[in-house]
Amino acid sequence: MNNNSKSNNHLGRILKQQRVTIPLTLQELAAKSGVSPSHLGRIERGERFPSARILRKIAKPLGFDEGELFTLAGYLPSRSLSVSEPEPGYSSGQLDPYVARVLAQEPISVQRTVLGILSILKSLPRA
Amino acid sequence: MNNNSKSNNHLGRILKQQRVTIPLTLQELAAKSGVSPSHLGRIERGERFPSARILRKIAKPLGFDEGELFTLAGYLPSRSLSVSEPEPGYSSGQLDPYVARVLAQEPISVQRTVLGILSILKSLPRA
DNA sequence: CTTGACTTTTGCCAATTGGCAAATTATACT
DNA sequence: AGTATAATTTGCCAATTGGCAAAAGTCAAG
Repeated sequence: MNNNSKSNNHLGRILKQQRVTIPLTLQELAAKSGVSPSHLGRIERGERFPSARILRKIAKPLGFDEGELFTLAGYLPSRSLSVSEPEPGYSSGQLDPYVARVLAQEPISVQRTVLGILSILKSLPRA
Repeated sequence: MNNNSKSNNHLGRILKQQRVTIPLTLQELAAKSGVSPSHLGRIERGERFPSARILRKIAKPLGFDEGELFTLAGYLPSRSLSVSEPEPGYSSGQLDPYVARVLAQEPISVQRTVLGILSILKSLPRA
């Protein structure tokens, strides 16, 4: 019902995605992180924005590096790089093999971070 | 009267030290950072604890690296930058299927740009 | 000493965060 | 079906953040 819940919410989706992938319930994550399940739920659906203190608490239980989450939350910059999008979004549907090969050499947490950065860059009108 | 102001306040002292060294007045720093001078003053004397958003705003005008300030504030443990060698750093050699799926929906030029971003992040100094 | 300009601090306030407990919704188990 | 159990969401609330404007403190020049 509420207004700006879904919009502009990357972080929540990423957090939830990671939580259900592990998998954990909100209560379990709450137990591991020391953050109340209600608060976690609201963060995931974008009704609350997590403070740095909270982000830090949930990083490890979710398997994130702390700096990663800070970047995803927009607390740390995903350095001033412009993803130029010259030809508007026609997607090949294919993953470039070179890209796949290089990415596969990174830990999965890094792979996911890259994804998070990409989604942020795509959503930013201007930075 | 005011109790826990000075004690346990490293951050405030560091911030003030840096500000007066530059030198800047609270108002000037306020103008440059977009944070009110009263709030800045309270942060310096430990009456308020800066949120990540505020920390980010004052980092540049004070000549701090953002991650540095986060570390000083206790938001990050000791070293900050997100990407490389977080933990049992062995690369899986596998590309996370979720990552692959999302990336494959991007134009190949964007996929390659992502790789470029990753390589830049990995080349950044790690402390 | 007094004025005037500047800097810092304080008083108050709206907005937000985050927790607890109750209510609701989903998931099993007979 | 119904009922117990687990999971999520909601209602309410204390505590904190951060801004604005007024008060207090500082300091140089006349």
